[in-house]
Amino acid sequence: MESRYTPGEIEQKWQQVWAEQRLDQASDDASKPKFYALSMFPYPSGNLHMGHVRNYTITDVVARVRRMQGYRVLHPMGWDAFGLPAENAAIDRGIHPAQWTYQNIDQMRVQLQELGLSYDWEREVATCAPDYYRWTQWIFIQMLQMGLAYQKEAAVNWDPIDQTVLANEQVDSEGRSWRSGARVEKKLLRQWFLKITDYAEELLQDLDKLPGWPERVRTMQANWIGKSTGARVGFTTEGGDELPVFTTRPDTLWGATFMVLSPEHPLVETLTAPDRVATVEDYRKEAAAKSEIDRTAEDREKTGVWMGSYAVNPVNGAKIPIWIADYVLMGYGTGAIMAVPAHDQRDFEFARKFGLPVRVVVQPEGQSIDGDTLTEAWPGDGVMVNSGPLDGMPAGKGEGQSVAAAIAWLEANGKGNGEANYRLRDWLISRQRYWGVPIPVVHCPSCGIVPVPDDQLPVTLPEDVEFSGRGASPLAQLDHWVNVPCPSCGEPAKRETDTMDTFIDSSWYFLRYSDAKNAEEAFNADKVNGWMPVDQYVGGIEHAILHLLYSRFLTKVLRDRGLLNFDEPFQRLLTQGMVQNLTYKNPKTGKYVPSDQVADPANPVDPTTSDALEVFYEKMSKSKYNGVDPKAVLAKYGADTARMFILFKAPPEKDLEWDDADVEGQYRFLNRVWRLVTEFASREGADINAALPKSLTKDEKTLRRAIHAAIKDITEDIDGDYQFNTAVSELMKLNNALGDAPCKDSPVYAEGVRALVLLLAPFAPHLADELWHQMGHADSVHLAPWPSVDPAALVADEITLVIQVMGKTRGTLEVPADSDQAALEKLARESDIAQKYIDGKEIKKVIVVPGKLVNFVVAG
RNA sequence: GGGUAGAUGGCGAAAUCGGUAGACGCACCACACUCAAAAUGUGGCGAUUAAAGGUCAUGAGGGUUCGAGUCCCUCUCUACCCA
Repeated sequence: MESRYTPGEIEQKWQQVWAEQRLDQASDDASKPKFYALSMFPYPSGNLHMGHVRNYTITDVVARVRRMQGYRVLHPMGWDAFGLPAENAAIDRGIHPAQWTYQNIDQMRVQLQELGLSYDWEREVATCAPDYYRWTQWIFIQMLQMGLAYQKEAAVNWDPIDQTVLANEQVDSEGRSWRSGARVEKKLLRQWFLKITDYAEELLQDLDKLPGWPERVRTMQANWIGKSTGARVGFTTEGGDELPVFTTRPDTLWGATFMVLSPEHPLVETLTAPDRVATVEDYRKEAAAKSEIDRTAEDREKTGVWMGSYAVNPVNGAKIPIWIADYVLMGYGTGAIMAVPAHDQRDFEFARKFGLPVRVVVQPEGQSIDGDTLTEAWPGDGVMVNSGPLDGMPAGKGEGQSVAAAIAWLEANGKGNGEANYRLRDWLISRQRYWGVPIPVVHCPSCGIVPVPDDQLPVTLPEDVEFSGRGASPLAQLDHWVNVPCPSCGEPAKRETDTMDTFIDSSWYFLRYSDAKNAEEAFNADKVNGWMPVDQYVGGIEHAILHLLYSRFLTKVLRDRGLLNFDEPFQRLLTQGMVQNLTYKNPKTGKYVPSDQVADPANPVDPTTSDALEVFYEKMSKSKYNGVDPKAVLAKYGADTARMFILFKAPPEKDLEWDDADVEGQYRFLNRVWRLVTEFASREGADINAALPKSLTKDEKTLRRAIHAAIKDITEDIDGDYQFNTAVSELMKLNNALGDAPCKDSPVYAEGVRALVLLLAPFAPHLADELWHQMGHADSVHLAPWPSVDPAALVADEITLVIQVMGKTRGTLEVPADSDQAALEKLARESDIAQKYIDGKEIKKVIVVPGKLVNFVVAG
């Protein structure tokens, strides 16, 4: 009787069975090695998109294979549930953010379950739940006590659309907010910061401990930390004020001909001569209106004004003028620079524009440059000149070169010292919004900043909040919430009304999974040390800096607090590629056109303007009308097909182009597997566990070799670099080999069907379990051990010998596998192929590669 | 400008201690089954040559080697990150 593959029924049935049997619960059985598989948890927008499906499928395959390989696996899921969209929904639609968020979570949990992902749902966390953010607050207080959380007044990035401040990491290179896309403004505000800069060096050094991370993510983090080494040099003003600078080229100090301060520098007022006050003030106002990007653009015309005062160059006592200019930023180094126009292009342009002297201190080899005639700065190497003790030295950063010598001289003479400077800034975590973790401190007029005591945590979000629209933080407007007695002295005090950046929530969630229901602690030390670090982390490249850097930072902080014993949270990292789809765009109007409005895909035109459309693959997104809804795909083909397609279509780290025809192809493949296995299982007298006979026929040997080659290759594809695309193609080959096998009654065939279903289990878990049961097994296929390779089965009696003449392949020959070099050469020489090509020619040399080929080198 | 990754049929991609380039799949073509279609099955499918047999072919150009997609040099282009 023929049965049809009905994914809808099968998938629902097995999902239910697995849940009832609690198959995916992480076990604490210490006799098994642990494996922690983790996907980056989603923001609960309410709808799963294809990027999620790809991300979670990859991790799920890893988790399932490791389980079958005998590991105890932790594979949890949760929700990065605080954030602005919930608050905006409240403003737009009058739903409370909590209600909106929990509705979305319920909706998305169902969608995840429909994908057959093997999560331990008993460890689910939501960062917006008080029993989670209680510990986020507790961690904040630890940091406050460690001196790593502090408040300061600073010029910060203000997002005028979202009405909140942002961290540097959350502003892109064009000065736009990562979320709203608005141009950020600079505002002077009192804000909370975390001292990530204390960990800059370790965060940089420990990148070397992460060989399992993609090189590019490590370089991106290293770039972001941006270490530069040089020296701090003690310039002073004529009036005796100290004016230190940081420079990466202290060897060029003798060539400094002026100084430049950032317009925001605290000494600007002191150093401005009375007759220059108006000019300097005007300039400062102008600079304040410009963005950092504009100010530091290299091709921009330099601007600046002289302050009417002078500094003293500590190395030679020279009196040099002090200017202010907007290309110097307060946020980098000391906010003041020494200008060496001969050897720095920006200083050079500035000097030429304002007629300042240019003094050469590095002579390039074989040239003689002169400050008066130079047309651009010489930043390269050469020989030091006009530089007192450095004269004659080779210029450069190497050992025994000018930079090291200059630092040694500065230190010996008390004029400065070697120093490293980092681009990384402290992490600004204040947000003037409601839907986030309240910063658990109270401001008391007499006690100052008082952390909320442990037994009063969590500081919960009040529910009676008006979401009238954008403006000040809703929390600041709630008098009854804000006004509290000081926990320390009991006098009237005020709560902090800022909430935390949601990136803090997601910087420790992977720790909480190890002990998700603990009501006494953030996590038990033994449990967290037992499960961590995450063995395989999977997520998008967009988190290469933000989330991954913050998580590494928090891990190190908690380690230093004695709460855990490892340095790095994520052992291996896989950054999966984007899911792209065909996108239609009108090049004239710049508008995207939905694919269902394109009548003829071969000749796409805009339905309204009839312009020819541009066609290309781009990341799926709503605004480009090129998204494919996972729900529709699941309804039509089932989760197993969707999983197979996503795994097969491209290697995990590469971008994946959606293609309905290829989805169809995977569906056909699963149908072929279905037919092959059900035909076998329903066959009269089929014995799925028949013992292999002592000796095998040639056909049986060939089939068995194919079976064990598949086991070997698939295992290697997964244990190595997660080459799921080739693993799936090996599954197809095995299925083809079984289908073509002439010996379907053989125990070898039974062995092959068994292997096929086992190997398929991590990829198409529902189908595999259904077939496994149809084959007569009582237990789930997911509890069965991963098949092992029989090396004897891989040994072939005959091999294909390639015969080459002058390196060109001329044919092949079947030869006994155990032939030695001499025998191979003899067989090759005597072959028709060789006869034909070397007939009469002199053989100069014969190259024999055992097991592979024979190559004849002939004369002429 | 610097860094990282990459460029292979009509398409997605395989293959790198140098050893039969294009596995596996999609699309396409032919055939079988069918009244017909779908589904399914069988075969074909880099270019060129009427074909056997050749020749050419892994972004471009050079080199090393018996032999190069793979190693070395120069260049072009694409993506991402940083400036």
